[in-house]
Amino acid sequence: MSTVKRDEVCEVSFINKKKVNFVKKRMKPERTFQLLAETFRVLGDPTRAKIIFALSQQELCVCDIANLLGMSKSAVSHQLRVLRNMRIVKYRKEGKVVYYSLDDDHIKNLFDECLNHVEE
Amino acid sequence: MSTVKRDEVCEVSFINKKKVNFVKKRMKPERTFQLLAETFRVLGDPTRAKIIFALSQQELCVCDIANLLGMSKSAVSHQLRVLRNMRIVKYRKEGKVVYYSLDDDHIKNLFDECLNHVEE
DNA sequence: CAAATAGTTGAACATATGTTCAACTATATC
DNA sequence: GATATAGTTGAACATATGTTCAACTATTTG
Repeated sequence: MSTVKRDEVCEVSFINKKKVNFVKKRMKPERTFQLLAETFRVLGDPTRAKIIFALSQQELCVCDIANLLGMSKSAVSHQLRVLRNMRIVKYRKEGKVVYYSLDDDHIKNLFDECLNHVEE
Repeated sequence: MSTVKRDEVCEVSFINKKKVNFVKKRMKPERTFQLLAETFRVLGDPTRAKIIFALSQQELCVCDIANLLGMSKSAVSHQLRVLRNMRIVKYRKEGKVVYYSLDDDHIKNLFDECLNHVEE
């Protein structure tokens, strides 16, 4: 073996092979962790958190959300697209106006659980 | 008024002032949304999601986590610091070895709820 | 049909974030 | 005390992300 010390995948023998194998067997597939992280990541931005909260209270159009948050319509629209892509919000068109609302109770539950956590 | 069209804070009259005020009254303080987003953001990375899941199954040292995830100790340690700062994991020292475990059931519940969501 | 308005979009920009690398500390062992 | 190992840390780097800006579409109204 070379004498070069490299900080790569813990070349060292396992500290506790049993424990590692125990967890390895229970580990979820890569795809699950990707989805999990993606879901949390979308909620993990203050602007999107505000939008989600606002829509949990009331169906709103883009302009109203922009007013509420003191942001540009463009910025809000970009974020709404992210939420749309993740199926977190849905929308309906009424003339020129596009009304957004939450698509999924699941997300609202998740959101509320975290809200209790940080508000306690 | 100038004729220049600028895409700033929706200068346009409100679409529905009543709705906006309704939500404005119920709106949480800025700080709450910051905390909320910060909490979600920490969970919103695949590496950290894996670490949290692993620690929900078994107390592990840094080297074992690195082995499990196929990552460098350094990368894992950096992420553990993030989780430590958010009080999501705690640790105990035993000689040279540092054992990490989840600090808070609250986070595990949040995590599991999202896991059900993406696994269904 | 022209003007106004709600909303969307892509490019540009600044900032945030995750991993690597190298150097470091602390503990155990020879 | 020298060496090896577990873990941490800061800087550097590449990439991801959020907002702005300007241009665009679509719908309504004069």
